[in-house]
Amino acid sequence: MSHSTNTFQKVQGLDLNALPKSLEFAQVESKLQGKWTEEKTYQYQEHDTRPVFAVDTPPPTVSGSLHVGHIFSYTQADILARYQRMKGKNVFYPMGWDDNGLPTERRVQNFFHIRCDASVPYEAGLDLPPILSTMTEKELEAKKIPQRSLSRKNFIEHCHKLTVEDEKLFKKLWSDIGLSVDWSLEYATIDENSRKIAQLSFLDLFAKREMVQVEAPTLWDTDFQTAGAQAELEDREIPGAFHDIEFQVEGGGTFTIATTRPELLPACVGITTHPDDARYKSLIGKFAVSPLFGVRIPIFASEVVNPEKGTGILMVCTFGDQTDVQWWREQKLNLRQIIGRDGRLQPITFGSELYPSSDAALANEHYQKVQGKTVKQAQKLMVELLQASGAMKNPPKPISHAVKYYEKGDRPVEIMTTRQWFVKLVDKKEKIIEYGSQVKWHPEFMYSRFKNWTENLSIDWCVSRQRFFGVSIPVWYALDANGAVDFSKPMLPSKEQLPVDPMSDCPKGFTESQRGQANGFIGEADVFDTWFTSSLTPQLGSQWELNPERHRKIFPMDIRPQSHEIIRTWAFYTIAKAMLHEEKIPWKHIMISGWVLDPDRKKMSKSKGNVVTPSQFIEEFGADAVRYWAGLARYGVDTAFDPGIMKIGRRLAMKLFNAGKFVLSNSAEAGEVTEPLDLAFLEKLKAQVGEAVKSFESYEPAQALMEMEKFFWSHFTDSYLELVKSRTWGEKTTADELRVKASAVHALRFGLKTFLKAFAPFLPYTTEEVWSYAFQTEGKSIHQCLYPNVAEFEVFKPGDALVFDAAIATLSAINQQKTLSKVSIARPVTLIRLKANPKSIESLMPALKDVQGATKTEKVEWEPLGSMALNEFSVVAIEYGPDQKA
RNA sequence: UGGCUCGUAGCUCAGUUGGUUAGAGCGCUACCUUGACAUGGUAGAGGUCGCCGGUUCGAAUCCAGUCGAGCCAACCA
Repeated sequence: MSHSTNTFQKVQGLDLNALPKSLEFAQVESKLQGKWTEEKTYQYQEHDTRPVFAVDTPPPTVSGSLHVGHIFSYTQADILARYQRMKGKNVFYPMGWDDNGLPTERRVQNFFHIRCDASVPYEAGLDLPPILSTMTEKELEAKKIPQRSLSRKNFIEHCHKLTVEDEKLFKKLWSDIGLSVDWSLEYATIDENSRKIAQLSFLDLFAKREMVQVEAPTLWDTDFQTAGAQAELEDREIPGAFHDIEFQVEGGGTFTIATTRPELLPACVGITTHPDDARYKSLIGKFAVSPLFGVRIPIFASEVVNPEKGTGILMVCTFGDQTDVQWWREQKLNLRQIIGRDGRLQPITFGSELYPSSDAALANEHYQKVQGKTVKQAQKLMVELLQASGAMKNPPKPISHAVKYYEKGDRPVEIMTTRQWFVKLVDKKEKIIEYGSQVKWHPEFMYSRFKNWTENLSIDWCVSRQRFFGVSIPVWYALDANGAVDFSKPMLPSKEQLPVDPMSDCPKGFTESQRGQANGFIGEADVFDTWFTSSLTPQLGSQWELNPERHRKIFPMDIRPQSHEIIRTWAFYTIAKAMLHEEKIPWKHIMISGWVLDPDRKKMSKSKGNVVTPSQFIEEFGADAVRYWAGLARYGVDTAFDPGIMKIGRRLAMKLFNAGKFVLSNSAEAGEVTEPLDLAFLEKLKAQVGEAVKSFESYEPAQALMEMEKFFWSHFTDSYLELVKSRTWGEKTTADELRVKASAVHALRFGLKTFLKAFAPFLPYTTEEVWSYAFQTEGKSIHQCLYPNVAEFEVFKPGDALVFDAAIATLSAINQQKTLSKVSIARPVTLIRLKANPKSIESLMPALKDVQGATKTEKVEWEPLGSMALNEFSVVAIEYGPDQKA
């Protein structure tokens, strides 16, 4: 094998004076962003035959605020994508915007101070300014200005208007932080392609009978008046109270139940107790009579009842909680739905078939007091009524209990019976878990969160939402001769028709004039849960049935990066969908990033006011420095926000820039690497490269960064660079001087190249900048080069790493002595006497001249000592030359 | 109540399958302007690895327990 060929190009025409004196991040960032866009550096090559690496990027909810957490997780994904690109993969890295859904509507409502009212007529060209530009939130509140009602169409227009603006902000941030996204693959979950694919998904699931329409008790958010899914619930610990209410027993006797929801007394449909509870055993099978309303209610036994809790006997209402639903189903109880969709108690009449009463007049009088009130108001009034009647046995006992809220909702969820579309998932929990286990989780333990959630799933996925800004459910219903709706036979569009909006498009065989008419049709007004669309992000990217060739190429995708709080939604639904549609997993790997906590280790949240906005830190430290902070965190581990780490990242970028400039400042021609120290350095570097690749391959890029940084600092800038300075710089004339100089120049440049490439996924700006000074000879961006690999080093003769270790140990010993003597490191040494193990001395010999040069040492004497540890050099005596300064 | 994660220097964190004297950076202290970098360099102080047992020649690492922090879920009458 020939090691002698010098393949290294001469650094030509490099005018150091033309290079920037210092690294101006903002300038470099904006210059390189332009360059990358112009040169399409990160473009996915549709017809390329290279292996693909597809990233299932999380489409951010654009209605949310920008915070450092975004940068953190997206940068981690970008680092991985950049590494894969540098492995020669054809990287498919799109960016989507999750712009529809409740969070957006909520934001739009506040931003413009509007609400959607389907009964309001459309006003063409309506373009409202943000309310907050003319009035503060406080003024709005004080003046009690009502929200303006907009037609559905106007409302949706305003949603689009705002999300477009929000997306610009996100796009700016993603560009600034240097995400290597292919912007030609940008999409939104509300755009035409996404609507098409979401509706395709519906048709497929419908055909497979996994998508069903059911009228059943469903989780209901009374604020936004829509159904919700189990995944969107969250527990909140709130104060409540037990109320002891006395019921009469038909045929004599009384008992007392305890409830936290006395307002549901009119909705009471049963009484239950544990079958073995001696206190109440005799009541089972009898009927109770409710106070205030005189309704006859069956008493039944249930093993589920905990005799320890409350009074051991309780009322079953439609519906207080999930257990009520269970009892209602099992016991085939009546359905007394007293809470309306708006969260207020709806009109009912006692004395009717559903609400029989022993004293209907009195019952109605009581109910009149609470009718139309909110749950909270009704509770207060009901307690007063019960106290007045004497049925309230004790004063309310305050407790603190967990209550389910719709995510970000203001009022607890209610359960009410409505007609909704569901995806059947509860019956395939096992299978979903199995599919989830086929995906490689990083870190592995995150799989247990997925498993845990799936095992506990108890309600099918309700995907219909009674909202406006979302993907339409592609269904029409026929009206009969009387104009009544027949929900049992929905009419579906064909695949070719998609996307459809059933509120404006007609089903086949009908005309628009038949909408709402007898024997005509109506369109489904509901839209999909946003997760219904975003659980298809891999298919949105691959185009699924719309582009089978691309789908084959990139599905399943390679990796899904996401954070852990949406394992139960995004990861779960995506896995379930891929399974239902194609019996496949959606991606081979899933990488879970941790959270960014505030410096006190509290979760950052808007309400706590501890949210840190990212752009200020990009400005202060530079994008590379912020990326360094994100890149240093291990996956799945929550990280306290710490600008101190960014400072260190900035330092690394600076050092890279300066060291780069220094290495390139030597315009000598590189020659064959012959010197033992140079070869030893390359040997060490080679090992380090091997480690970095290993870390990346095992999804631990933080490890790669940390070790490479350490090596760069301790083995390159602080040592190798110093050791070869005297050999490489300054006047050289003899053939031998020129030869050893050329050897070092080659090693230096090769080393620099390697470091730049190794850091490129982490510090894309700095590395590209320095790269462009000298190495862009093939017109390629550093980000299109191959990541360093061990094989590259085969052009060099094997080196002896011990030479390098001995050299830096000696360098360090002499420097230490100078520090102890409180003299300058630059102070010449006329004579030094060192003691060391003979083996160490032997290792050092080939590099002795370099060490002498770096320490300005004229003469070295040795005391070989077999008892000394290897690689330990200690100064016995030292004589300094004159202080050059003086 | 169950599941998962974490507990290492003042701070932020490494520590790979158990193996010499437990590492890095920041911060702190002292010194040095040395040919790119003072946005730098050289050194120093600082830890009984949460606690208690066990396995082992040997434990920060493995096992059982315990305390503390966090997350997820169950219960929520």
